[in-house]
Amino acid sequence: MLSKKTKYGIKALTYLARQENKTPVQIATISKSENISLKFLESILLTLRKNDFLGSKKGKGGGYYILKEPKDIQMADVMRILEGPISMIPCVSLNFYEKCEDCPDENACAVHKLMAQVRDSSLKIFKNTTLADLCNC
Amino acid sequence: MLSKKTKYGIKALTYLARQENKTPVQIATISKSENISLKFLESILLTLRKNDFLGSKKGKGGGYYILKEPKDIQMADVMRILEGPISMIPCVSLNFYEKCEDCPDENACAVHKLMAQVRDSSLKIFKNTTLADLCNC
DNA sequence: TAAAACTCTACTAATTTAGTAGGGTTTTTG
DNA sequence: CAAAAACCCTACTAAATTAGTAGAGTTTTA
Repeated sequence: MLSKKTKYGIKALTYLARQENKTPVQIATISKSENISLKFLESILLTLRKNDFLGSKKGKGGGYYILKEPKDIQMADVMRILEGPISMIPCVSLNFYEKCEDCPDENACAVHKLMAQVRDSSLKIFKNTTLADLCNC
Repeated sequence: MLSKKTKYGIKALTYLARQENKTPVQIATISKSENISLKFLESILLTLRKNDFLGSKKGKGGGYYILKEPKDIQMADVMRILEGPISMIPCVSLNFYEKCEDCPDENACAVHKLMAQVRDSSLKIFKNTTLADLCNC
């Protein structure tokens, strides 16, 4: 299941990507427009800023803005920051690998085999889809 | 994240699919072989039996056995019974659809667009992969 | 200099997961 | 026919996660 955190994060990113010449947008504006709890959105934007997706400007007229070009922002990176692993099970994760305690032989495991395929196909989509693809800009 | 329920369910199915001429296997045997809590496995097998993947035989020499041919068991059906929706978000689910309360226009939603693609590719794999593919039999 | 806006920490209610516990009922074999 | 083997079912629970809420700062700029 996709968390609301990720869902809201992607919505906020597309909102900001649609802004002309990177004008800063206040949290409250995005919060109202996208029906997201202000404080929750605040923490999500903070995460995105810390991971260099967004910049922020303080003081009057401040807000958040996109740092990179939308076409250079892969959804795979966004997903990994907000949602965590792309795979459904840690033993097939490329970035968040963990061994299953119950499974003696990974290569013989049916679940591993299946989930590796699913990860490959999902990852392909997340890598090939950029923010520009999602916001039509 | 894949639940342990689904993970264990798939493991049990492959175990049973590997049995010669559908000999019933006791829960305790699978539980030990696959390192699964006996009582938890019991409830999973019960679910699979109620959904016509497995049959059971009571009394001495009884146990669970596969009902259909492994090549006729699509992983998509197994996933939907054990895990629930294949999509990451209810608004793109084919079998468990729910509207997002916060989203005024589904077709304009960036998250919807992205997650529909992911569902398509995952579903394709789950439909094209059968139990026979996973257990090499 | 004060309002606007970001930054950070801590807490919490609800939900889900992964079981555990225990008591049945049914079937089959000796 | 009896008793052991095996399935069937209900209810409870600890731990983790999610989706926030609350509130108190700090920084910036008009």
